[in-house]
Amino acid sequence: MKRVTYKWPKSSRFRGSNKSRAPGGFLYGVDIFEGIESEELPEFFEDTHLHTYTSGTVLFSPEDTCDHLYLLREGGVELYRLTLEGKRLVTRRIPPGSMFGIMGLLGQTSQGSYAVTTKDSTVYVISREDIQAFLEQRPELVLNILEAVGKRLCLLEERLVETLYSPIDIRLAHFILNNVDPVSGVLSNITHEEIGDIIGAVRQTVTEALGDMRKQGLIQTGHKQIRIIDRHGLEQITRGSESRIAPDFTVF
Amino acid sequence: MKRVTYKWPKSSRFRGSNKSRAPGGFLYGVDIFEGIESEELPEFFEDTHLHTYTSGTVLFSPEDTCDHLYLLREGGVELYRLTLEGKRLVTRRIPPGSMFGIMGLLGQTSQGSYAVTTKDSTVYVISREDIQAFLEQRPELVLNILEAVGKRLCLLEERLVETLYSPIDIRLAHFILNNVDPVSGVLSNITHEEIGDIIGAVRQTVTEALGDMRKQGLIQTGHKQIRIIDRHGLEQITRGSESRIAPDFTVF
DNA sequence: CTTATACTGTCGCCTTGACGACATATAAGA
DNA sequence: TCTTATATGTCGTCAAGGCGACAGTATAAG
Repeated sequence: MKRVTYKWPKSSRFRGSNKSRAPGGFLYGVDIFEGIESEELPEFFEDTHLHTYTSGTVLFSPEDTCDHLYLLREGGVELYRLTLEGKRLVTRRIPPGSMFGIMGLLGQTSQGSYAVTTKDSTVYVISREDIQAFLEQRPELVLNILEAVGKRLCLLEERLVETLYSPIDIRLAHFILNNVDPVSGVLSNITHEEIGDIIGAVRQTVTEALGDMRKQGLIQTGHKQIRIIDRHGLEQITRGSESRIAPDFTVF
Repeated sequence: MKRVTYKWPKSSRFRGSNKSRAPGGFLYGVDIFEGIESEELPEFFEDTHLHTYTSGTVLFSPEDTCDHLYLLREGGVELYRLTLEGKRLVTRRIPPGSMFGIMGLLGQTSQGSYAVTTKDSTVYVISREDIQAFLEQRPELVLNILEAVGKRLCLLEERLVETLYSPIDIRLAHFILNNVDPVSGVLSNITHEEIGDIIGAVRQTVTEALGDMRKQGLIQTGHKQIRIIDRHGLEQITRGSESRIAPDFTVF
């Protein structure tokens, strides 16, 4: 895939680099500062804004005005929304090195989301003023934001369509494929309930769907762990049902 | 290198410009050029890029690389996605004056969406190069893009949650409230099937849900037309079911 | 005016998945 | 080790909504 090179404004340093990146899925990072020298950022923000939180801390909630930008250095964070009835949907899981809370930068005064640490974490918390000052010095980074947000927009639309029209086995297969550790083929440290909160299903249904996959020999399951056995079989599921109804039909 | 100053909204302006805007919903415009003198834009792009399309023309589809930006001058456009099984989900309906196809600007090389005119339309079709040239002259407009995209991101997340967890009647009520003409209280020129493609339901279900609302005296229905009778009642529906189960229960 | 096309109303069947209930299994502390 | 909390496996029941079918109605086109 050819990559488009923006030269704008004037500087040429922006070049979208989609190197080693999961091909898409629910857990996606927003690397605004991708392409920037990794020391430069701490240099600008170090100390003054580095916070440490224990697992389970709520960093922000819908009542807060969102005027801070967060950069996760270590640990894990989940963004989620709640319905009136208290159902939970995880909209993003933040891996170390990624940003969240950009809504404030994007002109949103409230974002409707909760952010909570899922592990003990260290986080850069940067005020909007600081970010803006920084971006004034490095205006070409605005394009990184644009690109990152564009990706999320696109993924979110895909997720919307899938959530609406695909049954849970497909959503689950997608989730597993997009989130296993690519080298070990294992997805660990996640409960069925958490998976449900992400793909939009209750715990029992996830358990059952995983059970089916296990019986089909596609995966092995353990305590908070899923291991892919037959990747191709899983991919087959995600292709949808039209291929699977075939055996029962004779075309002519 | 030219120093671009983005005039970040030191205080007030950034918060929003959420003036006369539908409070949110599925049909949302992206007014990148909001705040710009309305003549300035045609002046820059006039003639060379103004196209006319008859209703039903496909402007772009997932196979196309998205390297154009579209500004609808007159008419109507729908953006939608298709699943493998051919189900359709309308992700946006573009009103006159709004932009679409920004994915290219956002670094996406393909967007997975179809864009089709729903009426005879005139559209500015602007190449990415031209847009970039324009934005180099007016770098502060990048903030408009950011703000617009931020809103869409937020709305999309809300839509995801609602689609997942709210039953049809609530989604439908929301849709009606967000899309009626605010002065006349009428929503016209839309079929039940089209509504279904937006809120994610089949035609019959929409018809039935509308029938219920009619019987409850909340709306009147006509051919491709819905008129709100009891706005408050509709809003009551959107508040969710927890209030509606009350009558059957005695708490003690 | 007539006919075709598209839109709406209504039924009934059937699948998916939510939800409660309960049993078992694992892990982390005391 | 025993205890307790958390995670998983499995059932049965039930409602929402998808889907086909068909009838009635409005609009447009000839």
